[in-house]
Amino acid sequence: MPSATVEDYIKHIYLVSENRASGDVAMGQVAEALGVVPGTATTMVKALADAGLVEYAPRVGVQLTDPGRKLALHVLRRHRLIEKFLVEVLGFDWSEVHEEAEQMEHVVSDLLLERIDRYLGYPTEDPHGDPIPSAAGELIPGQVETLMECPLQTHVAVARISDQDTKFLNYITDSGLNPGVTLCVKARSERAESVEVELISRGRSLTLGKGAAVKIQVRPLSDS
Amino acid sequence: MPSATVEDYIKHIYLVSENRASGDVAMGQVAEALGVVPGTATTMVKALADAGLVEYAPRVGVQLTDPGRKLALHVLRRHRLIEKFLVEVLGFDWSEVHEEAEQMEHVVSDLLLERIDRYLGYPTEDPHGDPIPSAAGELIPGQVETLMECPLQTHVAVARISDQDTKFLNYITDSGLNPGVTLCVKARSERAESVEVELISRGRSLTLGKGAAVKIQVRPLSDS
DNA sequence: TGCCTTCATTCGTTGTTCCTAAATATTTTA
DNA sequence: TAAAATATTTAGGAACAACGAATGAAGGCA
Repeated sequence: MPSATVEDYIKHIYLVSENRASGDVAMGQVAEALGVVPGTATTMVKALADAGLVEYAPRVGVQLTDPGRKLALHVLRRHRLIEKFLVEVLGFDWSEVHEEAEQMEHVVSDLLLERIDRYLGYPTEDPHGDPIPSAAGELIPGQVETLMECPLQTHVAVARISDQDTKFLNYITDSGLNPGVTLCVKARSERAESVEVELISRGRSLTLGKGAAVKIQVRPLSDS
Repeated sequence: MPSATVEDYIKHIYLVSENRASGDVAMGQVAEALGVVPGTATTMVKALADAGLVEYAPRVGVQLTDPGRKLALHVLRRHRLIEKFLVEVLGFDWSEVHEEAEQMEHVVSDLLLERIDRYLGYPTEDPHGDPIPSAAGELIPGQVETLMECPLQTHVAVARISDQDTKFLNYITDSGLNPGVTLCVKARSERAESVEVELISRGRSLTLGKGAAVKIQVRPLSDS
């Protein structure tokens, strides 16, 4: 059975690669996602490669194998079902559940997970609006829309940046539009080809041109 | 925060000492309860003593301190509330829940535990009939009766052997009457001063004299 | 083209946690 | 008091997960 650390690495590699068009995740990103120095990530990823969970090409990056992806989805399924359960059944606020699920996702058995799933009526989304992978390891990606299409005055989360260009990604980071961030489209002007979005957590707004807006994919957040 | 291993040591020391009149638990018992060689137990118990969780007297035994007992009860509370929750809410059979709770007891937060407790309506017993310690760390011991008093034809669990004599304890062990074992009093004869009990899991019966029967304390099992 | 910056890798270490085996010491019991 | 049962000490090791610093490779820029 994989250690909690291994599960965390695999999970984060999956989550990072989900938000990138290309298949390879750079080591720096792995290191950053896990909060370790790059050398640690390299060592660990090589161990994951030995275990058959990833394919690792030095100086190129890392990519999940089929078993790796299966494990990632399994961990994600645990995490998201647990979050859903905590919110739906035990009355947690959706902002409180992450830490708890982070711990529990490494210990709940398949049997328990099955019961939770059944109890909840086989939900397809967690409280944050993220899709819950099936027991078979399939994930129906949540519907995503670009910032040019999504409804106005609604909370959405940045799901993916469909661009690989470093400069653009740096701009995204600098603006605080990283994947996972919650925002709200206040206004959209077809004429000016621009949208005005408000970053909820930072409480500030910014305006984007159409060219940038179409590269930013968002998914609706289930308000609670 | 104590490691899962530390919690397990403390829990088992508590459980063993609960079934002994004297305060000191021998190292051999600790080792056996944890499934390690005696040397390991000695080392670990010394570490627990350094941490202030137990008092350790070489070649005499180990005893929980107040913080140690508090921790033990806290772990037990987690374990038993989780078991109760799994049975009551998620439809587990009471025989399935132990392993699951064994894992979860080391990760659930106080907050989650509080919610579980509330959801269940603040139960006082787990599915095995064991008392659930309060959040404050108090435990109202379940009522126990001797084999001479308990109702007939009812499932009961051996709770405590109120005798320290090695020979007697050996006899108990050899007969399979260890604490925790489920049994059923089939018949009791006041004239002959004897009781006939059936060991459920082994499916065999034996007859005890009054002298032995009064030393064996049992508690009722909530049938489910 | 060639240097420089950035990113990744390697290497040597550290540190924790938990464990065993075997020799030694002490206590209990017969 | 010797033998048997228990504990302790000592020495060591395996697994895990991390860091720092030196080294190496690749891409960007002049």
